[in-house]
Parts: sequence; C-alpha cells; structure tokens
Amino acid sequence: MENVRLRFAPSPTGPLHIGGARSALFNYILAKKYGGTFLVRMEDTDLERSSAASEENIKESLKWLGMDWDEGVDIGGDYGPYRQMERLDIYEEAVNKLLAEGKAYYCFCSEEELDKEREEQSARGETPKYGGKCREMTKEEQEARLARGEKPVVRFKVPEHEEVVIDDLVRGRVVFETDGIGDYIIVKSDGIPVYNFAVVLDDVTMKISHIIRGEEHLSNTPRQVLLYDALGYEKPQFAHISLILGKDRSKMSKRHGSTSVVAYREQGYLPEALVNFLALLGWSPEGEEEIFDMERLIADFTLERVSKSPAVFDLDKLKWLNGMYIRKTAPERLLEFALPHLINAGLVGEEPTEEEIAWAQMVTEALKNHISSFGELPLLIKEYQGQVVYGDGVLDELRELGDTAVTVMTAVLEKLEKMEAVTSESYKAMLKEIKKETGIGGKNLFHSVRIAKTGSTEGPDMDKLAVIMGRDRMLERGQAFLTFMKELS
RNA sequence: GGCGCGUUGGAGAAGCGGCUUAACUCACCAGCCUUUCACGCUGGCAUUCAGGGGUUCGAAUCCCCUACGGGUCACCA
Repeated sequence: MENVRLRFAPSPTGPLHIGGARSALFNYILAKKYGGTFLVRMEDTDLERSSAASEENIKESLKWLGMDWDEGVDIGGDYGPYRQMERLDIYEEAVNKLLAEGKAYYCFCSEEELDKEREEQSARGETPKYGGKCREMTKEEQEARLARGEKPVVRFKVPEHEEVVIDDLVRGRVVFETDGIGDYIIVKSDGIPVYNFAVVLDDVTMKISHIIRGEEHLSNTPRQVLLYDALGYEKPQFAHISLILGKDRSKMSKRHGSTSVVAYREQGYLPEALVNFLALLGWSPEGEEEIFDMERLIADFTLERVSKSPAVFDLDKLKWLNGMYIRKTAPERLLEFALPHLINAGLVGEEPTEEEIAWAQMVTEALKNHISSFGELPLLIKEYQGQVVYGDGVLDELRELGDTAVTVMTAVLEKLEKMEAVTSESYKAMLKEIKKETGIGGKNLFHSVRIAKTGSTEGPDMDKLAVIMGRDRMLERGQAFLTFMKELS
C-alpha cells in the first residue's frame, strides 16, 4: 500500500476514553505496519464542550500508551493546521462553492420551529427529518433576511431517491437510502462548520487514505459520502470498528467502571498491558498467544481479523494481562510504577530515603506475583500490617490442620521471641529447625504459618512476608492466632 | 418509529458451505513442579452455535421471518 495516511481525530471534550484509545491504536498500528503516517488532529468545533485541558489529557494519554504521532497538533506538518478552529477558511471556501452551485442553501428556521416539526413527526411515527422549508426560498428573500442581520445555518441539499453505498473494510457493503436523510446542517448559525462537514474537508486536505473509527459513525458516513461526491473529492477507505460494551452488553459508560485512560494509569496498569488489551478488543490474533507488545501487534494486526460484533470490556482479562506484564517487568521499571502508589498510601515518604527505596523494591519484588495492578500493592501491604481476619474461606482448612497448626505456631512464637529482628534467611532457618524438632513439614508446616499470619491460603513467600510484617507484628498475629484456635475448638 | 449493525460455553472470542466429534484466552476443576501458596506446565470444561422456517447430498457458516441487544436519526462529535 502506498501513501497510507491515518489519523486519530478526537474532539477535546473530555479525557481520552477506552474507545477512543482503541481507535487511535488501530490507526496507529496500521500506519506503522504500512510505513505510513499517523496524524493527530483536534475536532474542536464544539466551542461549549471543548477545552484545552481535554486536549492535553488526550495527548498525554496517547503518549503514555506509546502512540507518538508523525504529524499533527503540537508538532505540525505539511497539511496543517491541525485544529479545526484554525482551519475555518478552508471550510468557508467549500461552503461558498456548494452555495454557489446550489448544492447547499441558507436556512432561517428557528430552533423552536425545528423542535416542533420533529415532535410532530415522531408523534406520527415518522422519521424526524428536516422538511425542507427553506429549500426553495427565493434569492430576494434570502438577501433581505441576511441584510436584516438574521443568522442562518447552511444546509446541504440531500439528493432524492438515491442510494449511498459504503464499502466498509470491516462491515462489507452497507447501503443507505438518501430519502431517509433530511437536509442536514453543515454550518451552524455562528459560522462554524459542523462535524460531518469539517471532517470531510479535513480528511480530504490531509490526504487521509483510511478512516478507522467507531461504529457509532457508520450512520454518519452516508452524509459524509454525499459531501465527498458534491465536492468532487475522492473518498478514502472506511473501516468501522464495533463498539466497546460493558459487562451487561450496553455501551461502555461510567457505570461499568473507569472509562478513561488516565484512570487506568492511576490504578496502576502498565501502558503495554492496556495497549495489548485494547488491541484484543475487536481484533483477535491468529494463534493461541494473546500477549502482544506493540512491535508484534504491528506485525500481526490486520483489519481482516477485526470483528463485526461488539467487543465486551472484560476487566478480569485486563487484570490478568496486567499481572502478566507486571511479572515480566524489570525490577527498576517495576519500582518506578510502584513507588507513586506507595507514596500515595503513606508507606513511603514524599522524598523516599535510600532505605525506603530499598524497602519498596523488596516489597514490590515480593508481592509482584500477587497483584494485578499497582494499586493493589499498598492495599496488600496494609492488610499484612493490620489485624488478621480469619474468614470463612480458611476455616475448613484450619479445622483440618487443627493441633498441627497450634504446635507449629507455638514453636514459631517461642523462637521469634528470642530473635531481635527477622530477615529472610533467619526466618527460613527457623522454619527448618521447627521442621526438625516437630517433624511437621511440607504443606502442613507452610500452610499453618501462612494462614495463621495472613488469614489466607494464598500469598507471597513466607520468608519475604516475614520481613514485610516484622518481628513484632508476627508475634502479635501469632498470639491472636492461638487465641482464635482455642475458640475454634 | 425509520435506517443500519450485531446475537457462538460461566466470560472474552475463532469460525467465511464439507478439513469442526466448534480453535484460542480468561475463570473454574484435577494432576505435576515448588518443603506451602502463587508463577509455570499438563489435562478436563459447548453433541452445539438466539428461536423458527427454507436452500443444499451437506449449514454455526447462504436466504427469509421472529425475538433480543447496541448504534444513529442534534446549530455534539
């Protein structure tokens, strides 16, 4: 493929959300795959909702995920500017052309009138669409009303009884009837073009070759195609990827949990895990491997393997993936991600000392197999440092262990009291001794200690945990355990 | 309501008319490994593809109808 130019064109009306990030990712991957250009442009014509903060958030999120653009906002390029509000002259020229050719017209209808019209149509069970009241207005009337200072909108004159065919790269051939589409607004009364119009001009002038976007735009596409035709432009290839749904199969929204990329960053997800997860939302690899770094994604990704059916956001899978990535991340990088969470939880000072760093490193290494995001790290630590709770889950096991556990813990307490501090080595040595003295080993020994100390059958190696807890807390918990066992029997 | 899209196990999904006695992944269960747990490894887990018709020697795969779920019909993008 030649001259592959793909774009991500968000509107800066909020933080970058999961769906947007996935659209960006697919565009990014394909651009890289075919040695093309990936550009980022801002669709900021909604003055009320657009904000500089949102734009910053979007750019930051993209960079965090590892999607740097070759062209676009901030860095410029040959087809700029890359914010729609800075491109108004381009749109104006096109509107004038359409107006002059009679392919568009001024509409003076008030919002109240239009609302009323729509209401009546819905009441009659019809498709709400503009009736075309201003379509045949005389030149004289137009001029007069313009002269009076009235601010009209510009509507595109939709051809009647035609079919618009879209050959979508993922959905195949999709046909729309123009009769179902009313003359739609292309320029608002304040002179600012509307998305469906601006997007066409931008994609044309920026020489976009493929438009990959969410399925919610599929029904917009005929409107845009009509404009390409009216303006005499060549159409790009379209690919509409399915929506991202929540667990209950409704469109992914706040009530399904976090939707923004930064939220996942804050919860302690690794960017590479999120990228991997996002790629799997709608795309499926050929083999059985599901762990893909960006490089492999670029190598293996194809639109042919993008699904038409909606993708469901499965948080469990994200967690699993994140855990996988956490486990293979190098210690230094692991620390880099873990530290902010430890600081936030007050486990480490704002300006960590060398000792604190060493401690943080030790803890993260010890617990990395047991967390699925860094946000869980301080929670786990605090759990080990607080009161032990013996939940229903471990009661059966405790009853089974019975006296064995009591014997083990009594011995542990005895030895602990004689020790000043606990290290990983001294702890291991202690357990070995107990094994020799009591003859209890293996699962009976380890499980007794583990459950007694943590109230859980699962967790990090006990010698590491011993260091995290410290001698005093272990003594405390050991006592508590013996008391608890007395009550249990 | 119109238009358009989708519907495969507990969950995410592959499948594009015979190679399917329906991949793979998560979750779950069992075994191995580890003096314990986790990690890892091995195995188990849909006689069935929303329901009903049809086409065909043959259908999860093609056609029609029904049901259900999203999307869209804005001076939002």
